[in-house]
Amino acid sequence: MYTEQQKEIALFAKVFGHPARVAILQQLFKIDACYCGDLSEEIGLAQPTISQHLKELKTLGLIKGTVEGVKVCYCIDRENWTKMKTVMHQFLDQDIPKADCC
Amino acid sequence: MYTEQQKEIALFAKVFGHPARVAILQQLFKIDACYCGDLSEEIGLAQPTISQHLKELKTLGLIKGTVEGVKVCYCIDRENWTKMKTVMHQFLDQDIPKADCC
DNA sequence: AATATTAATCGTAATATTGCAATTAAACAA
DNA sequence: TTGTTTAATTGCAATATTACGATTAATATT
Repeated sequence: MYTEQQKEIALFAKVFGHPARVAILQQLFKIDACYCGDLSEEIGLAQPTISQHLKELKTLGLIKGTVEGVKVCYCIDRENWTKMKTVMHQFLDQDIPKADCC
Repeated sequence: MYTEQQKEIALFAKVFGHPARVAILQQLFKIDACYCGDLSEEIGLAQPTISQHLKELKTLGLIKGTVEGVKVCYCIDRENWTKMKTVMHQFLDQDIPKADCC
């Protein structure tokens, strides 16, 4: 039905398609690492909700979490983030036709 | 709850979060202009479904449609596509911390 | 005017997403 | 061991998305 590339682009885009996940990622970029509870406070969503969003980001490989005692430290997965960027840039930076056709 | 920027990123990403819309956009890039019916055949979804996806893309301003007799010609809105890219690049190209923290 | 062609809209069923309270699990502290 | 803290999981209600048949609207053709 769709090419693998189209499905991959859609999957990455979908995970960015909710402001809570955008906010989580921006926070991880900003402070480098963060605990689930801190994100819950910072963003203003209940802990299970944040946990769910973190899971989706982790499933796609964009973040990783390490158990630190009773907490879990989350951070951007640099390697996979870079790979994702390649895919998204390829899509976003397609050659635009020189002139509007209509 | 969320910043305007976060909401804007999420809105753009959301519209890319379905392979049908990715396919539509790639087709518009490829052939420069396309009729709704042609997209329906090319992509393999019913005409009302394509029409609905086109509407979402149009609402965000990423494409525009011009009535040509009994058909409607769709194409990428170059100006808005460029603006969208600025927003998305700002998000995707954030400085990644030098080292993994966990 | 009657017919044909194309796209938009409506209505609706199926599915997916989101958010959270309640609970469970895991690690630490006393 | 017993409690404490933090995060994951479960269950569920509310909402949103997706797809399409049927219909409508608009333009063109005969």
